[in-house]
Amino acid sequence: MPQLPEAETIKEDLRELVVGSKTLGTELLDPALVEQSPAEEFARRLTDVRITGARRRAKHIILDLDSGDSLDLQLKLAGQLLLVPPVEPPESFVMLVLHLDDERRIYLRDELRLTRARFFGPGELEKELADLGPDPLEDGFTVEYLRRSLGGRRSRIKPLLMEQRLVAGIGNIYVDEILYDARIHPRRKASTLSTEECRALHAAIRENLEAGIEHRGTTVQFHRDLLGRPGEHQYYLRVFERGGQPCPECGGKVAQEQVGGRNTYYCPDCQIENGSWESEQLSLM
DNA sequence: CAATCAACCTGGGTGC
DNA sequence: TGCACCCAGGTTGATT
Repeated sequence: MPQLPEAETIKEDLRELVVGSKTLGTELLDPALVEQSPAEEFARRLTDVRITGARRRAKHIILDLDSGDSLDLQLKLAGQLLLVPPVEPPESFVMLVLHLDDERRIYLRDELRLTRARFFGPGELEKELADLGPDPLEDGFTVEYLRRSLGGRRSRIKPLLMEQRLVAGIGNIYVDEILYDARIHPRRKASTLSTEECRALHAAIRENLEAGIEHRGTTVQFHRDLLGRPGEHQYYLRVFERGGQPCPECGGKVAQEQVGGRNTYYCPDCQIENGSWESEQLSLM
């Protein structure tokens, strides 16, 4: 579930409400959370440590501890972090309970049990995340970077934008909204985008992700903030999950098709499938 | 390099 | 009411 804006929302909540707290202990209720690594060691590294920071890298949420360890969380489709006051009844699908020294608890909950958590020592995390492309909201993500990355690529633009190695943090919801804004067809070959279209795409990426953050994430089904509240950005979506409904721009019907094996929504009238012959072609540059 | 597919999981929805 | 099937915002690895 969490794409960049959802992870950002949760990370900011962690900074506000949890960073600075100390852990008393931890209950690993679902060993699948830590994959192959030993449950005892995981619990030990998460016990009696102070949480000194919360970071986001792409869709990853990272907790820094005063032990020097960093805990990397990949919430994938359905993971939630919930700060629960002491008297709340336990919830189902809780994979991990983290007890804080002020009697608060953090539940890591995932109805699909796909969330994974890993510990990294000093310096190890950077190596682990080295394959991720630039964060689209950071300075390194420029129009020029996007133009160079797309030039020569014959893939369809939608699956490319979801490749975390190219640009990190965009998922299936936001990519459809981004391409709608940039008026580019999801099946368009990346190398046929004009410089002008790259500029529009770059702007659309930033605008959509920033709007998602502004609205505290998109809750189609699973996303909640640290206090369990849904986001609001779903009310601002114009094509995603709106197949058959009118395009806000032209009134035509929003189409729903599979692209790269993913549900894809777009406006066939507004979004151009073929690069026009007169436009400057990236492949020739 | 590009595209497809299966796995990982479960709940909810649909259709018979 | 029951049941078989299909689907899901993500990621990874295998295959063609």
